[in-house]
Amino acid sequence: MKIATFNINGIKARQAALLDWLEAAAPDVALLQEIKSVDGNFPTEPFEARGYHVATHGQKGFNGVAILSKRPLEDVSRGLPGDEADEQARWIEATVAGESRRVRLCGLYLPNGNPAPGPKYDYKLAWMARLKARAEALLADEALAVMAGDYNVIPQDEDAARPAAWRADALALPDSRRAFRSVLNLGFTDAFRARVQGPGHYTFWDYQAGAWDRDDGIRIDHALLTPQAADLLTGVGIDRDVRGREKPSDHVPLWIELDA
DNA sequence: ATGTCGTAACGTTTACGA
Repeated sequence: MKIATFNINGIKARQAALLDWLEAAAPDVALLQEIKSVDGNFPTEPFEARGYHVATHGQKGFNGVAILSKRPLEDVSRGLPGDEADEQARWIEATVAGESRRVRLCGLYLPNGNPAPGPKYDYKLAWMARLKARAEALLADEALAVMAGDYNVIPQDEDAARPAAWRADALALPDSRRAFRSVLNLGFTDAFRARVQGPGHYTFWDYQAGAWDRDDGIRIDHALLTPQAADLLTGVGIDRDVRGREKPSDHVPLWIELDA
């Protein structure tokens, strides 16, 4: 099962580029972030025409997540548990049957958190605490599960072309890294780092300052696997070339392959 | 290097979030 995550930065502006990538990469499942659309305005038809089932969890203007899947989406759940008052659409889950096993898929768009310190950073850390609680529940269930999306966390200095530039940023502050690490330390595997070591692997390049041309990127999109999922990992990749195409998102897809 | 996008709004431009 090929599972991809892609922060598309607006479905309205990215529909064509998304469809082009989808046809070429042909993932079984695509977890999308920043659809920036309410559910009713998400264009399901072109995706359904290409054989994908669609589940969205959107809101007006900002945020919003979605799942595309070639196989039916079962037991769809919207919203990250732990705060009924949280109105930001950043989490969606569904179960998809593979050839031999069923996989629980969690798509997430973790808060950016800037400026830090401040209320937005507080919200980020509170959201990460809720993420950890959901992660613990998945482990307790011994679930074959993937939590993938835009984590808005640069885990280590090697995950940035210019780490010094991010030192005071919410994406790299010690508390952000600590919270991310604490999820890994529960027993989750960073799928990309299980397969590829060393610097120079990025999933985001800012639109500003010619970041792409200078390869001034960061690795902030991640796929975290429960032990049951990590056992089945057979491959990972970053579709870097997508960033150089017409009207690109500032993120590119990250994908994993599970023998499920 | 105060650099770019995408979205919404009473919009022919500004505010916000990233």
